[in-house]
Amino acid sequence: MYAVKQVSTLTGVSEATLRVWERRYGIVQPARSPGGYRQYDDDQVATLRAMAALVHDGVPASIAARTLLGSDVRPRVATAGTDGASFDLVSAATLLDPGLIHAVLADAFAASTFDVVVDCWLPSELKRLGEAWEGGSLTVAQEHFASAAVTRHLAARFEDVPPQGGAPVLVGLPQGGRHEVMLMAFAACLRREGVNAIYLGADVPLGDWSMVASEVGARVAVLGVHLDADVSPAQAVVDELSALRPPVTVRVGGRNRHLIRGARQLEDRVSQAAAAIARDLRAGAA
Amino acid sequence: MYAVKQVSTLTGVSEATLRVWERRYGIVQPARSPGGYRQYDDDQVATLRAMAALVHDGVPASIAARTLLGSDVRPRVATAGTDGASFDLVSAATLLDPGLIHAVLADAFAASTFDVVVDCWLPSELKRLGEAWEGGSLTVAQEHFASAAVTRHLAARFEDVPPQGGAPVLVGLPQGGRHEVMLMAFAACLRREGVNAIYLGADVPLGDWSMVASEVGARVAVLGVHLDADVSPAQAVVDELSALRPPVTVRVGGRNRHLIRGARQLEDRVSQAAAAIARDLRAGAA
DNA sequence: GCCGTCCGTCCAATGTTTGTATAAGGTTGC
DNA sequence: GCAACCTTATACAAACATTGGACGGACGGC
Repeated sequence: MYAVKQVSTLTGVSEATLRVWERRYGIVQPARSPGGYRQYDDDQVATLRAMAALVHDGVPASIAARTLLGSDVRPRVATAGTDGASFDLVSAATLLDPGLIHAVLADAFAASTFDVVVDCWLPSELKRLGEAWEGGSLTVAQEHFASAAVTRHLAARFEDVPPQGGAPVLVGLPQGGRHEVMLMAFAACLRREGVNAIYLGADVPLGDWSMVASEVGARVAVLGVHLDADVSPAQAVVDELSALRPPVTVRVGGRNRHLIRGARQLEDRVSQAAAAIARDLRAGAA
Repeated sequence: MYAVKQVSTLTGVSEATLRVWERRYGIVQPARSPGGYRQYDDDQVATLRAMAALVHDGVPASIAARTLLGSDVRPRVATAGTDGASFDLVSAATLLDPGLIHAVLADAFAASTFDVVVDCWLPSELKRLGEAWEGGSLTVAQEHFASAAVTRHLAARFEDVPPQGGAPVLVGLPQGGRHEVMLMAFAACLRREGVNAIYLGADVPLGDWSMVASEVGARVAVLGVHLDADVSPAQAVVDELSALRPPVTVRVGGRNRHLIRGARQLEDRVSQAAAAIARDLRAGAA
């Protein structure tokens, strides 16, 4: 339990603003002490953090609030029919139900904006999926089923946006890399930002990066570094691309991105990272 | 939901122009806040981006608007090569041009029916792609780029069809299997036939097949057997599934399908194979 | 050159949204 | 009792949007 002043420190939002967000948008409804003091719990602090992040990015407060309330960071899916339980990716994976997973994804994307789904909902669901797999409650096939469905959905979103010209940006995983889901999400964000993203996918051999970069005249490449095994091949890619003349700027994302030297680390949130790249490209082009 | 300022940043179109496009051409009609502020959704932003791209390429705004409004959501991609040359997958892969490959695929699917594209055009293009790769005129990255784009396109087609109930059919590659393109094409055909296809994707471990089959009560599984290395894991899957009670009928497709024992071989052409399965299921259910 | 059309920008008056400031008073814990 | 903390309610200003008309550069036909 946190008092308003602590929450203000924790979130970087002034106390007055916290109160006004509550009154105007109902973003959280903290419990009250006997004397009427607000008492926030951890979930509410997390929601307020998300709200603060959105507002910081220029989303109007009213819309940010509606987005967060609508998605609830875990969309309650009232799937027609069944027992009214709240379904999520893990449930859909367990049941191997194409209709259900389709509904879960459609609802998640309908309840909120693309950016919020990709930044908030998707990572948390993938994390739960990974935990369920590690915990043995999900088979590889079930995990495949779910991540293939998510990737397909994202691919469809990627394809929805007609590719545009402009400075090309390579997107891929280093040799040996798998786990394409967030990479696809990132590519979709990039293309939605109007960036000419060239999606190379998983497991791109070392030598190909520089060959492709010079072929299309790319000056920027984005590399996903997720597993420990990805670090060394990724470092090799960075070294190779940096040695080119003119050099190719490499940006790295993923859990292990901080282990890579000579490349700029991407922002935590996918949409932020994509927006930053788009901004830099526009600035560079201007 | 996006406010006008965000949309302006997102699309690179000034706020005044966004309003004037709306007023003069009705290109989008955003919802309004209680106070009358515009609130754009994702689709509208996508439309505006397409509009901006067209205008940027020199299309007069009035025409661009009519094109976008008239043709539903089919912005015609300004193909780089307007010289009338017939482009193909290999050229698009060589150039690593997202716009071109998008156009190639859109043209292919527009020029004839889905079945014809998947049965005739796609295999021959993939064959040419493979030959170019083996001949060294295409790098792995270029091959990835093209097959990822095709897979995405097919995935979007798969997602277009809402999944239906009915007897489930498992679709996947055995342990170690890659090359998902034709598998995805097959899954898309199946779903278009109204079959409840459960797409497991590549590299599904041996033990998972029977686990998944009993989980969802599948009586039919489709297995792709492409490479020589896939034969032995595929045979193991067939043996395992056949041993279940009740047994799961396995159908095998792909270049090396004739090396598998105890499973029915699928027809040569993907659409034929999918139609046959759909027919059998209907007959079995009826 | 002249005219008409197209299209992005600018303007001004008005209204909305949002964070902050203020006043008056209650709660908490030492 | 007292200082620090919190409450509600009202007020306010800066930032943001709205409408509709007017303006001027670009382009094409005559």
